[in-house]
Amino acid sequence: MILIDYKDTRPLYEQIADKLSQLILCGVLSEDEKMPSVRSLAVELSVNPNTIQKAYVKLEQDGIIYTIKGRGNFVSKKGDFIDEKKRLFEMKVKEMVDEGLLLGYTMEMLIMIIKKGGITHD
Amino acid sequence: MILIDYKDTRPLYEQIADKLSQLILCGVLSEDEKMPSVRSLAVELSVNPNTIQKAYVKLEQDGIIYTIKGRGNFVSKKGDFIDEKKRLFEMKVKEMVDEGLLLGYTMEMLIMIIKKGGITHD
Amino acid sequence: MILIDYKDTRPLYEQIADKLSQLILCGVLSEDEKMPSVRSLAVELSVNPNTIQKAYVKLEQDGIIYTIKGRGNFVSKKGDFIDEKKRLFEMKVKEMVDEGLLLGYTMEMLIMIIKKGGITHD
Amino acid sequence: MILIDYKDTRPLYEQIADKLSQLILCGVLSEDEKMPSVRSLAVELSVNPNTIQKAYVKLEQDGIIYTIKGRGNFVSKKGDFIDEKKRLFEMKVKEMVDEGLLLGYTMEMLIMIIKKGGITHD
DNA sequence: GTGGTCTAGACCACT
DNA sequence: GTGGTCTAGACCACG
Repeated sequence: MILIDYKDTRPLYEQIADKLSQLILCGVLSEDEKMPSVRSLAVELSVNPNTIQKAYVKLEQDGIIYTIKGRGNFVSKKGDFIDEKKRLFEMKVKEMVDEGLLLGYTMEMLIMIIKKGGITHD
Repeated sequence: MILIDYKDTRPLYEQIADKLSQLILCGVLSEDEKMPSVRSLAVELSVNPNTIQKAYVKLEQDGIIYTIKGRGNFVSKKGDFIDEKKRLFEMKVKEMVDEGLLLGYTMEMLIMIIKKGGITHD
Repeated sequence: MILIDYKDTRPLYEQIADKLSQLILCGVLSEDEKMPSVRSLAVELSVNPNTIQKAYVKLEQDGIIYTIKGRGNFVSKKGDFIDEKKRLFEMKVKEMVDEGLLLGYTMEMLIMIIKKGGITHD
Repeated sequence: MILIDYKDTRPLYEQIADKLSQLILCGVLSEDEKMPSVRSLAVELSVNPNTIQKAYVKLEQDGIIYTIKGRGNFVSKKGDFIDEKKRLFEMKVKEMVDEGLLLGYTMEMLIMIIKKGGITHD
């Protein structure tokens, strides 16, 4: 379900939160579905439960999941966080376009790259 | 010339290397121009010379500057590193497109965002 | 395990990285085995921990080891770096052959030297 | 005649001494021929005369040239230094063979590489 | 406890 | 004066 890349320099909990976020966005985990428990996921990924806990806290702060004490963590409604995600995404796109122009790409070339890139899946 | 963001969690030397890299790419520092000395830049940014040194080592490893002992650091010819930069950039674009599609954008919408984004300057 | 040659003009960390690289190549340290910790090796060799750290950073950049924060450094899979090593090696051999020819050796003599040389161990 | 590689980390004088040594070995400069004067070579290579001086001192220590005060530097008889050169060369070859075997080459493969390598010229 | 980063201060080689 | 290296000691993030 999730693969940890130990060569990645980012904190583990951030990697895990990102992966979970992706799984939720692409619909593998759907609205109001229960997330795996902190302990079970910790066992599955062979990491410390604290690390999973930290990832869940981050997801909750981002509005992607919500917590019910004694019951577990659940996937939020997409509407609750997707706008924020989109705002951040558009900011990133703008930075990237600037970087591309600095590298000497034209707008047309950037659009070409976009069109090629959209098919990749891993 | 360079502003350090102490809220940024990345290492100082990485921030500094990134900023310098940008200045070189956008032509503020041109080919074979002398970079500020390790010590002068350390004073200017109020950081330890070793931190600047580390940033310069990174830039050298990336082929962006070259070093002459006892004389200083100099900006490399753009041809020497721009291809590698472009390769990395196109990889990043592909990841971003995937993320955008997950967020529910269509190709056409992504291209619209690109077109808007290209004008920003900071 | 490792002897430092203080007559060698190269930086300490480079000597150490080289020696470790050899130990890994010849199988004394095997794939995914844990490297000695930065601090323990620093004590063993009576050098500053930062020097070991620098050696480990170099080995990581060369793809010879990988790092897991908070856990330690581990030997990479040989396939990950052996091809690059071989490319560099063949370049060095070519330079050496040129040098030998300049010194007046014939091809046959070089091959004789090779055959004698292959048995040495230190 | 000589190209300086500023990306080479070795001291300038060592690079220059090496290049001159090569020129002598391959016969471009022949026995008892006068070497270029320190000053003229310094001008030609755009380096400090001290650097050339240091290179000449090294060549003299290695027995490759000899100095006559007030007259200049001259190429030694090959017999005077070639044996030492050969001894050092054979030591380097032995190290290289060991390294090659560690990398998984067989003797036969090393000999093949030798044969391919002998044709290169720069 | 482990690695990652930063600071401070020192000495060396090169120009 | 410039970069390259090393030492010493500190703090932080992660497990």
